Amino acid sequence: MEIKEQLDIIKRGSDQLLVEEELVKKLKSGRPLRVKAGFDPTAPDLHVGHTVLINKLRQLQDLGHHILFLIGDFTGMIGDPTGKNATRPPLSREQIAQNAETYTTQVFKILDPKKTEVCFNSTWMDKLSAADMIKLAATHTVARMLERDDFGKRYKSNQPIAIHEFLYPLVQGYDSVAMRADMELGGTDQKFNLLMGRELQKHWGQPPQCVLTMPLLEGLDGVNKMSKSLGNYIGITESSEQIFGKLMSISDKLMWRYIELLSFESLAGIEKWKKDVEAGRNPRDVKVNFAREVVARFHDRAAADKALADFEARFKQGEVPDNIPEVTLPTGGEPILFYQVLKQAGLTASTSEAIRLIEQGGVKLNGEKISDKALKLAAGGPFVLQVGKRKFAKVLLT
RNA sequence: GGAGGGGUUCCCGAGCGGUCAAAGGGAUCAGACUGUAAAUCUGACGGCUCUGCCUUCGAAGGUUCGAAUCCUUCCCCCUCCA
Repeated sequence: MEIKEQLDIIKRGSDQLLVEEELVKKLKSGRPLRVKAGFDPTAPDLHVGHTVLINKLRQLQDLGHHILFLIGDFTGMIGDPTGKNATRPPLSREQIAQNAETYTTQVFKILDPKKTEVCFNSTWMDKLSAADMIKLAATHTVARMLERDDFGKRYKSNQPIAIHEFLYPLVQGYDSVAMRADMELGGTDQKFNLLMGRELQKHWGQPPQCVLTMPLLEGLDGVNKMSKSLGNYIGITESSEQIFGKLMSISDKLMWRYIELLSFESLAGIEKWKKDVEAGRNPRDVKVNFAREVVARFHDRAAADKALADFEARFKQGEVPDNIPEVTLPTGGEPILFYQVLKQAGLTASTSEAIRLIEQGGVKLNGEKISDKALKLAAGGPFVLQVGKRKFAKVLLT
């Protein structure tokens, strides 16, 4: 394939490519490039935000390059301070190993396992002595570290920065040295860390890696980046109904951003959708198509169609979805208070919340709105409980 | 090491002896409206065996009839000086 074509594929949807001329030179050599991408093993569940980057890795893989999938088990013990205003609690080795396992099984839904090398940075970091660590730390100054946006912000706003947090970018950069990376991918927020790799490689006499940053996908709230800890994410292992539903709940404005970063539709195709909506087509229809595409990717076509059918049934006709969790609760022979059932079925976090929701008319029993908070249920069932629009449970009282 | 400022409910932030489960905003949740959208409006927003009771204002003690508010010690954060 022509260099130009390769470059176009590599750059599509990306944020920045540094430094393009260097990459061209590397591509011209014709050898498979060693492409590094690092993942923090703190979050065991991948969400669709991660897939923006993983899809890009897949494309590089298809172009014949060698993917080095780095699991930051060592850095995970530091905790990446990016975007955090507080120090993260360190993880234990066991937790990290477990998370890493979950990670790879999920990633191979997209990447070809045969063409992917999974690495752990503890492999080389564990061998580094304290003296080596100091040498590594000596390569950069505090002022340089404070150039990183979030460090700078925290410093200015009198937020604490622990010393070890400064080590994170250094270790990540050193990984590139140890892995002899030709190129590293990361989110735009990783730019500082990615560039650190270049500098350290130069320091160690290696040609510096190229850096490709990918845009960060906003979470369902449309404000913060998608992240598990903020609870605004769509996990790729979630059920087809959940993925579909969550995608449908995003705003019309945000929808385009999601489509841009997640859809495999051609740019021309997306442009046409936009024109259609401008011409009066209901944005909902575009969203439905897009949601089906994504569900089909992580499940299959049939699941996508079913998710759509369920969705329509539930929200157009107000029906109860098919697969709702079933719970069996013991009554001890006595009728139990309805709000207790709500709590015990896991639909509300506390009995106070259950009572509140009943008072506010947000609770249904077998499709009937319940307003009597003193209602008791005798053994029997199954009772279909609904809280709000999307929480359901089928309860059997024994 | 010295001087000063500060730690309040998920977050920001007011309160500075009783009327404080603690103003206001954000986030969240429910209802109305809808396209399970957004925006908007309404309500809720520590827990419980719920017209009452219990636990919360960095931690532990103390003063008081009564403390988030006063005192003591400790822990932590920030600023300036060394």
